[in-house]
Amino acid sequence: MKLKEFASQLGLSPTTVSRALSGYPEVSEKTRKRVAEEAVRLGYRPNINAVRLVTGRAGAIGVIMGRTGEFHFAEFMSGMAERLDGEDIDILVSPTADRDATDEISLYNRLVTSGRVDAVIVHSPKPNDERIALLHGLGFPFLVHGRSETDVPHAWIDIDNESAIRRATSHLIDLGHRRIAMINGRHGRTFSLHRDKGYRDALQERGIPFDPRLVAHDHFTDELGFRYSRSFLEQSPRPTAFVAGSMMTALGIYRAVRSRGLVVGKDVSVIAHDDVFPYLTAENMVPSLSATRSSMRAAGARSADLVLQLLGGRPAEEIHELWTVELILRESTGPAPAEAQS
Amino acid sequence: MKLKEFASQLGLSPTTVSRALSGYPEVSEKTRKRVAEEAVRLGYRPNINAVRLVTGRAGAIGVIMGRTGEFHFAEFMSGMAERLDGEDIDILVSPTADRDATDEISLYNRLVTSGRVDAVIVHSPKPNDERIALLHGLGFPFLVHGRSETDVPHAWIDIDNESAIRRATSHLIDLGHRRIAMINGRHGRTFSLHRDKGYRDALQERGIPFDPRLVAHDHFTDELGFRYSRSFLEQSPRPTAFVAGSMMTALGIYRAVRSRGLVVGKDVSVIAHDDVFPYLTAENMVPSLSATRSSMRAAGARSADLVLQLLGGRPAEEIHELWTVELILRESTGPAPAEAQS
DNA sequence: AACATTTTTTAAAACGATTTGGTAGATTTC
DNA sequence: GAAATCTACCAAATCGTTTTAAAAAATGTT
Repeated sequence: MKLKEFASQLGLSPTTVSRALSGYPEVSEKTRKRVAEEAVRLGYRPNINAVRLVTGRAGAIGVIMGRTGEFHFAEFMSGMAERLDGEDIDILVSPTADRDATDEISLYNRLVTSGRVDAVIVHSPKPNDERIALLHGLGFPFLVHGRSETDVPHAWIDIDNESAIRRATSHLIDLGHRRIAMINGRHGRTFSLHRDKGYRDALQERGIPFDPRLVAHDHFTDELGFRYSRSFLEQSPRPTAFVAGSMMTALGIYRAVRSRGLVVGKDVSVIAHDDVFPYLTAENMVPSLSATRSSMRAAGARSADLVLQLLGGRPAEEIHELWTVELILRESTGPAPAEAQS
Repeated sequence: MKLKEFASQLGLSPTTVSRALSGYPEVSEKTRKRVAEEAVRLGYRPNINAVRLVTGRAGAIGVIMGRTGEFHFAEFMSGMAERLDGEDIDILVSPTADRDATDEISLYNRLVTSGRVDAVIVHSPKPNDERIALLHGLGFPFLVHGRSETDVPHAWIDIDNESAIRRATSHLIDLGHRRIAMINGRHGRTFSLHRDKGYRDALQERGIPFDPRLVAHDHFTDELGFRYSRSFLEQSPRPTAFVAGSMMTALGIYRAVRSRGLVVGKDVSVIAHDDVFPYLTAENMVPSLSATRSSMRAAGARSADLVLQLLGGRPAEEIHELWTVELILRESTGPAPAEAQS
């Protein structure tokens, strides 16, 4: 059913019907109500593409999904969806070639200039991120989930990774640990750098030398968690504690520790970062996992909210949000063992 | 840059330019080439919303995401993205109210009638799924990922859950197990029913009575896996084997078994269904997990492909694809223990 | 060289909404 | 009671493409 047809059935002009439905003031309450009721009854719904063309708004927020199928991603999106429910704005997920950086840039370019979306969310930025430069150059609204160090003013939301990891590491030092391994995220991403900094600062504060042989950077998978921790545990003296970037990594560490006949929480302490997944909870692991915690879903919801504000006209340089991360101590952390020779 | 402007810069009419770019035959090879080159050079790109309005195509496939943030989801979408890369079709993720079934139906209705997408993919259908009835009624293209028992002809892709679980259960029986517990998916979903059937048929084939106290239906989370298996293990005689619906469930079972001082693969055998996640692999669990395996990512890629075929005019009733599931035996399955009293 | 045919190009009509700039008629103001 | 203001509605322009129908140019045929 088209507007014209619908309007004539009501004995009104398309103008009035359009205004009635989009809540303009210049239409009497009586007609507005009638129009609304009839729209439901007759099932009239404006053609979204016509609306988009004429208003110039796309009614969608773009997200670019890497090929690696991050498990965080679904939670983040689910949070976005939660906030966007009822807003008549959807989430457009763009396949990424993911072959190289040039491709990714041209993908952003295409996505933005084609008018498919009103704003995009940039994930896991690097300190000097090309995507941010591009989007800023195009004058396109965007929100960065994470932080970068570029000069261009832009909206961002992030968690305080540095302080979270500093506190986690400090806590382990308080417990007497001196050889603390760190399995961090991918090289070059700002969040990894921030976590590195938190880790190193905590060590330095207490005069513990930094040992590069105790640090790894990679994707968050249980297998890599297992491999790195396994190889760290082969060192002598071996680490007595681990700081891990994700729950999956922690699963790998647990396995590695067990496979060496050691006990988590006694021989080896573990703190991991927990993005709060409904299907895998730190509390229920055995032993329960001490964690730095921040809800990915909440971040997604808030991100959607901030994008809405951005589109509503709030200046980007005003939108900076840094979330504090909880440190929750459970059974996987304990005093350093008296002696720790392998 | 608009078409009109771009065309006049080339000294051509909008018509010719449009045809040249969309590969119509009625334009000389020479002009076509020139147009293509200039388009790149001057950065002309058709306004997608105008194209959509006039062609009536949305250039997007819709997916409705439940609020529960299923971890399978990201993998499936990632697979879709892989296939859709380069097709200029994106994935539209719609937030779902998820409050009740009526809401979900009206959401599908809205999504479809608003012209935002060209087709939708329906996940985890029930035997008599309202969504299928609705979409069929609207004459809208859709692909069901999973199966239903409705009369309406429709396109679907599914894995052979029944046979997979029958084989898994049979194998456990071959190993001498008699009390085999089953932690299945949510009640009412066809895939759960199929798995139930496979399980029961395997038992019946070998004259083992079905015991409802050994079966659970719920979401796939490690916590629920733990709780159900824990309570099953408290029974006397206790089960000596588990068939589980997901990797997360299996993690929970492993924990429960360990927490009872039992050993997976020796005291208790476990087979789970593995959707193949890059971040959590059955092979790397300790002990490595025997699994029925089928790649969710591959399903996503193929689904996108089938939707493309559907949109290309292939009749829906012709698109039925049933994938065989591998059964991969690893260390988590072994002969039933001689005596198994708790 | 004239006509028929094919190839290339174009003007103008969609597509389905929003929005600008009005116009009647009712109400208020002086 | 005329002028000014307000209220409720509407006609027509607009958004940026694709596509239909037709004209112009090029080619082939006799």
